[in-house]
Amino acid sequence: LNSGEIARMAGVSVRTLRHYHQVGVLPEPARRGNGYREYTVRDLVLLLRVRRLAELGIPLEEIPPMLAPDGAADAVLDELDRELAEQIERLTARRTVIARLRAAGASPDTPPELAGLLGAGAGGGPEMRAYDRDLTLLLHHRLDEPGRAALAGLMSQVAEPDTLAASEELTARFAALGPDTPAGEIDRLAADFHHMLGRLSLEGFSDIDGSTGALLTAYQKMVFNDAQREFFARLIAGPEGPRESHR
Amino acid sequence: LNSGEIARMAGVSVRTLRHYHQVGVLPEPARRGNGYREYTVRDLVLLLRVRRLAELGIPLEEIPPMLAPDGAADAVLDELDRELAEQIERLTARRTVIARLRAAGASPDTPPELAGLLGAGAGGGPEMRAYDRDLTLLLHHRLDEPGRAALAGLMSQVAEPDTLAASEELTARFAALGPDTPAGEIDRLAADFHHMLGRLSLEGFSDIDGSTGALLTAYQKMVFNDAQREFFARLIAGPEGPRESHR
DNA sequence: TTGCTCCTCACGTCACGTGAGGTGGC
DNA sequence: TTGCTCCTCACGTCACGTGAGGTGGC
Repeated sequence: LNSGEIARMAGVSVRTLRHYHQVGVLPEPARRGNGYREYTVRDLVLLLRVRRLAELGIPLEEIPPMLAPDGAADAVLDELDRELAEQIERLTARRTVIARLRAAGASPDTPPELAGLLGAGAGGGPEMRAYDRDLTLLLHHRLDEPGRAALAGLMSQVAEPDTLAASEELTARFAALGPDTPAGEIDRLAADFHHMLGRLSLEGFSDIDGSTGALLTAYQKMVFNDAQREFFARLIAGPEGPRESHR
Repeated sequence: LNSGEIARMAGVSVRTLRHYHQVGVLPEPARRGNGYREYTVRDLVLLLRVRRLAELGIPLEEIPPMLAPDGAADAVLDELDRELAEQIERLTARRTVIARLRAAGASPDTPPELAGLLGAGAGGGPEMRAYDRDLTLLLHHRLDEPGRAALAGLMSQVAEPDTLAASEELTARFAALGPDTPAGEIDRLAADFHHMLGRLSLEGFSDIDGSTGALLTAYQKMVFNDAQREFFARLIAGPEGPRESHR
């Protein structure tokens, strides 16, 4: 049997044969005068046995011991079955995430717990603004489980129809802040924003730690303009804070 | 943010960061005076988004287009979901095969259709002889579906209690054939074997083609001794064949 | 002379892990 | 001076696929 013949019979490529020789799962056969390899039926049988194990997903180097008469095949199969079960679980979990994201129409990098809240058409208008998405992602990543639940709760509150309109209006006004913002608008926006926050339940959000806060602040410093940062300052100072006009 | 800091925050290794720079999913940040990379919160956000997609199983080079504002994320997710479903099917099929092999106690290189027939304790005694296993494997591999069904049918006939005892006795006598075999034993064994074959239904086995027959013959030439090959000759010649003693 | 098969290197794949060897920072 | 972090190569992983370049066989 030539290389090509045995390969065709076993349904593998000639390169696969060579690889099996290299790693030692199949012995090098004798050569003919012209250097051609000459395989026997025994090689074919061995190749078929090797292939069957390889197709089960057994690593090549574990195959020779398994084919030996005293091979501890059971232990390997046990282990393999556990790994397969694990892999299937992981893949199934991925499909679940994908299904949730698609159902919500959310972008695929959305945390699945927030899909449906960050999705197109949910809170934030037809397309969420990039900084809102980023800040939410960042916050979500830093929170622990109860904190994430609180975040999801907050977002679903904002997504409610009556709150949604108000939120979108405030968001649009915030986005419009800039060098040309009329005097007084920052104060009014801060007051209106404060008013809306008062109508929301903010349970579970007192525990944002210092480093997380620093991250959020650093982000805001990078992406917001002077007026927008001024707005945050007013918001934090509270409705009783100083009222001097921006710029 | 230093390399180590951003890596720790995102739950990846520093090497992963470097790799992401190399393949371009994460831009190289600015350097400090000492050559250290200085990451920003924006890099962290991007890294978190990349990680989320990578964990879904999306290849790194497909990630940047997906994160772009106009990214055709849906098509990629569709494709990915199909691949995941396919993979899960394949893995599940493997587990099914493993379960069948284990239930039968068969060696892991057994064709699953024959598990339970080639298993320990089934036809062939506590441990099937290597050449019987090899010949069965070879034949099974060369047969088409109906042929395989016929083979399985034949093996289950042999595995029936009444036939099993007779089969094991004949098999043992065959294995014992050799230079020291007493005169007449080959003839008697061929006759007894022929008798047993007559009691079995051999439907579907007329269609063994020439090349398959050649393979089986070649195998037999390699592993059987003179007396055993003589036995096959007598068997094929039929009960009316010439009766000259071996050697 | 023309296809076909065979041969031997040897690089590429994918997402990093793992040293190797050397230099700032506290 | 001692750890710790950072840096840049560069090889290894797993099971082969895919040329590159050359030689027998009909």
